[in-house]
Amino acid sequence: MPEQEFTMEKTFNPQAIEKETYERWEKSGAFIAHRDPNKKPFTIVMPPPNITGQLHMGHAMDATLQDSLIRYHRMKGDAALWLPGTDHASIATEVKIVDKLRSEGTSKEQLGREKFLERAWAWKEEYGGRITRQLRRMGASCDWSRERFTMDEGCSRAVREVFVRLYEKDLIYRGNRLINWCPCCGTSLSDAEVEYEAKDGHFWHLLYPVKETGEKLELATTRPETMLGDTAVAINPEDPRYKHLHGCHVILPLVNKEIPIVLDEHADMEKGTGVVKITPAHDPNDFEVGQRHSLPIVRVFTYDGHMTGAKDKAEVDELFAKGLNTVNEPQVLDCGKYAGMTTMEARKAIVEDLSALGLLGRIEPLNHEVGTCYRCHTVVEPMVSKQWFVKMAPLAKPAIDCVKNGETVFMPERFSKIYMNWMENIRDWCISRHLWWGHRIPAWYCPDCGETIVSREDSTVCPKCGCKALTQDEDVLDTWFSSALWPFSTLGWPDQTEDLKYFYPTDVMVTGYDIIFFWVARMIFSGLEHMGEIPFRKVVIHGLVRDALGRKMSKSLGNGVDPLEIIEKYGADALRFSLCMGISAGNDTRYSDEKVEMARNFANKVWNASRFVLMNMDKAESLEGKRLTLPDQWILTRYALAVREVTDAMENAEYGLATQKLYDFIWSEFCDWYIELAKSGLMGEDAERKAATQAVLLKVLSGLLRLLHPFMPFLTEEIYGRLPGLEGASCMLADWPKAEDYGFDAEAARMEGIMDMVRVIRNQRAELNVQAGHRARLMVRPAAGWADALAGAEPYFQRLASVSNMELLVEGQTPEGKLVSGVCEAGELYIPLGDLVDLEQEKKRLAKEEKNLEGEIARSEGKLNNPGFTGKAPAALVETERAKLEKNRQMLETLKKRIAELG
RNA sequence: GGGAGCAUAGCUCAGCUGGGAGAGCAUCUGCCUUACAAGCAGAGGGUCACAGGUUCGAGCCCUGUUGUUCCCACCA
Repeated sequence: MPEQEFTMEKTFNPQAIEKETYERWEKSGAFIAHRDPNKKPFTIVMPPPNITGQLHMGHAMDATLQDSLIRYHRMKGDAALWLPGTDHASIATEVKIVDKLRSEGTSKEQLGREKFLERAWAWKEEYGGRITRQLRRMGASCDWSRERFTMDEGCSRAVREVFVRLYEKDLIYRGNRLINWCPCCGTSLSDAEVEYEAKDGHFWHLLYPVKETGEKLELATTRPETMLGDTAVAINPEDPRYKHLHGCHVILPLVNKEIPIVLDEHADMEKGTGVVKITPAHDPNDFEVGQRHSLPIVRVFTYDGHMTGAKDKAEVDELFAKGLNTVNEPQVLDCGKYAGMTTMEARKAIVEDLSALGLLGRIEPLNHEVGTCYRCHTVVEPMVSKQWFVKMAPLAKPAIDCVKNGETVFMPERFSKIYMNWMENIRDWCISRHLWWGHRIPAWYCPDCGETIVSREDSTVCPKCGCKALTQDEDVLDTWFSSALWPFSTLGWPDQTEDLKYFYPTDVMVTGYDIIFFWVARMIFSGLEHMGEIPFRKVVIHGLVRDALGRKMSKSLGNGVDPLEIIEKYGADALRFSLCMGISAGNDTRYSDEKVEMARNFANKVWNASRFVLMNMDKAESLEGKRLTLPDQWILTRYALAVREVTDAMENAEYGLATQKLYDFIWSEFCDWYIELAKSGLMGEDAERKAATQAVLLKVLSGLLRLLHPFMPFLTEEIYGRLPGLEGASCMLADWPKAEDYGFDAEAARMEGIMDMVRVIRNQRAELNVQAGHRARLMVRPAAGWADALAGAEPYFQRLASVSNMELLVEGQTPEGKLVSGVCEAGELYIPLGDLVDLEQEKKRLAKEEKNLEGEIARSEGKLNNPGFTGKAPAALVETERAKLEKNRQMLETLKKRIAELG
C-alpha cells in the first residue's frame, strides 16, 4: 500500500489526530475493564479532582502517571481498571459558589438551601463535565462506564452506611469540643484543614489583681480579647514564686468577676511569668485545663467573628433553662460595651481600657504561627462547639499496623514515616461542617425529648416520644469523609458487587504528597474498618508541579499554566512525556515550555524515524532465518536491554528513568546509529540483505513503539497501525514486549569497536574542518582479531564517516604522505587529507593521546596491583579491568610506533 | 521544638543494590548528508556544598557543619 507511506507528513501533527484517536479508543470499549477470572486484576482509582474549576498541571501529571501505569498493565494482559470520578469538594465548591452569588448581588441565605443546592448541582454539571473533557484530552484511558461522583447515589449511600455503622459502634459521637472555626466560611474545620502561617503579632502582658493579697499577677497572651472568657488562671503547683497563692483568686479585670487560681502542670515555669490565663472556650489547651478543673466554659465570640452580646447570651441561657444543654455546653457572656465589635476591634478597645486601669504591662512584638483556613486563609478561632466527631484511636491502630507490616507500601518509602507520625498522634476527627453543599448528616433531633436518631433512612417519627416534628441536622459532612471511602464506594459498596469482589483491594494509589493526611491516611483506616482489607497495596507518591522559578502554581500569583493550552500547542504526548522525563520519585518538578519542546521534538523524531522505516518497507519481514550483520546484532542487543530496563522502571514506578531510557535508546541508538547503518543494507542490491534489515527495523520499531506507548499513546497508536503486517492494529492493545536474549553480546561488542572508529574519524575530520562532501580514503591496520569485523565495515565507514573507500593494510605496510591517524581498539587508521593536514599539529595530538593512554594504563595497573582490589572486588570487575589494561597497552604500543614513524 | 527533602555543567535536573560523572536547554565550530533544521556531526564546560569516617574503591554508605525548601507541633 504505497499510498499510505506518503500520507505521513514531514512533521508529526498531534492536533490532527488526537481527538479522533481518543474517540475511536473510547468507542471501541477498550477502556472498559472486564472481570476475567483468567486474568490478574489491576486497579487504580483516580484521586477525584475537585469540581471547583479546571485541571492544572498537577492534575496533568497525576493523570499521566496513572494512565502510563494502567496502559502498561493493560498491555501486559492484566484486567486493567482505571476508575475515574470527581469530588464535590464541599467547602471549596461552596466558597466558590458563594463568591459567585456575591458578585451577582445575592447570597446563599437569600437563595435558601434548596435553591442554593440547585445552583451547586448546576455547577457540578458544568465543571465536572469540563474536567472529564480535559482528562480525555490528556489521553486518559479511564473506564468512563464506571465514572463516579462523591455525591452520586451510590457514594451517598456508602456515606450514610458508614456514618450509621460507626455511630452504632460508638466510633462517631456528637459533643462539645474545642474545634477550629473559620469565621469567614462559617464552619468548623478539622485539624488537617488548618494551615499555619507565620504572622506578626504581640505578646500582651496583662495584670490581674489577686483578691486575697491585692498583688497584681502578670501574665502574657497573644489574644487579649479572649480575656473576657477567662474562667481561671493557672500556675504550676511546683512554682516557688506563687506558693502563697495556692487557693487564691483573681478579679478578672473589665468583667469584675472572681475566678480561681488553679494548679496545673500546663503552666510552664520556664515560660514567661509562669502564669497562664485560662479561656476554656477559646483555646485547646485551656479547654483541657478547664476539663481537669471543672471550670465553666464561657464563650465570648460569635460564630461570625464578633463579640457576643445580650441576645447571644439570652439564646443560650434559654437552652440552659430548659435543660437542653449538653455536656461542656459553653455559656455565653454579654460582652457589654464590646458586644458586636469584631475580635480585632475588641482587642484594641480592651487593651486601651486595661491600660487606662493600669493593668497593662509590657507589649512585646512577636512572630508566631497562626492557624488559618485552608480554603480562605482567614485566621481560625478555636471555639468550643457542638460537632460530630470520629473516634480515631481504634481506627488508627490497624492503619498503623498495615504499613508497619508492609501490607501497604509507600513509594518512596520515606513517606511512610510522615504517615506513621500523623497516625500515631492522631486526634478525633471533627466531621461536621456548617455548610449546605455536601452529604447532610443523617441525624434527626426530637424537639420534645431531645432524642437523637441516626439512621440509614430519613426519620420522621421520634421512636422515644412519638413526636412527628423531627428536624434533621442542618450540617453536612467533611468532604474528606466521602473521599475516604472512594476505593470501595466506587466499586459498589455497601453492596457486595462483582466489581468489588474482583477489583478490591486496588493495586496502586497515585497521588501527591500534599494529601497524605487528608486522604491517603483516611482511605487506609476506612478500608480496613469497612472492608476488613487495605484499600491499596502500593501508594505511589509524586511531587508537585511548580513554575519555572520553583514557586507553587497559584491563581493569585498568576503563574498557573493551563494544560489544555499546552496540549493545543505541543500535543498531549509532548506534555505527558515532559511531565515524566526528569522526575524522581516524590520530588517536586518545575514546569517549563522548554521541557515540553524537548518532548515535542522527541515525538517528531519518533515520527520521522517511523516514516523512514515505512518508506523502506513493502511487506512484513520476519527475523526468522535471516542472516544478520553486526549492526543488526548490535541493535537487537541494545533493544533487548532497553526492554528490560524500561520494564523494570515501570514495575518500580520510576517514570523518570523509564522515559530517560526510552529517549536515549530511541534517539541515540536506534536513530543516530542503527537507521544510518541500515541505509546501506536498504539501498544496496542484495535483496536478502535488504529483507534482513527490514526485519530488524520492523522488530525494533514495533517494540519501541509499544514501550513508548504508555507515555506517548497518540503518537504510537498512529504509527503502529501503519506497520506492515500490523495494518489497523492498535498499539494500546498490543502485547508489552518481552525481554529476549539474542546471545549477540560478542557481535555487539565488535560493532561498538567499529562505531568507535567512526567516531574517531568524524572527530578528526571535524577538528580539521574537512567539508562533509570531501570524501577521503581510509586505510586501516586491524588490531589482532579485528580483521574480519573490519573487512565488512566499508559501507558503514562510507555512509557514516565520509569515507570514499577503505583499504586494509597488510603486515609491514606503512602509508606515507600527509595523513591523519588514529588508534582505536579495532586498529590503527590513516586518512590522507592532503594539504588539510598539519603534521606538527598531528604530532602534538598524538602526543596528547599517548599521555592519556599512559595515564589510563597507570590507573589500571595501580588498581590491579592492589591486592585489596583483586582480592575483594567481584571477579567480573577485575576481569574487565584486566581486559581494559590489555587493550590500552596494545593501543599505546601502536601509537608509539606511529609517533616514531613521524619522527 | 521535632521530622523530611534538596545542594552534581551557565540553567533545569537524572544518576537504580558503592566499581572510571550524564541528559535537555544554553554556548562555540561545521553541515539543508535523499526520515527528521522540531535535524546531523563535532567541541568546550563539573574539587558531585564543606569537613571527617567506613571501604581495595564514595556523587552514592556513616557522622558532623553550612545553606535552602517543605511538613508537623497546644510555645500561654
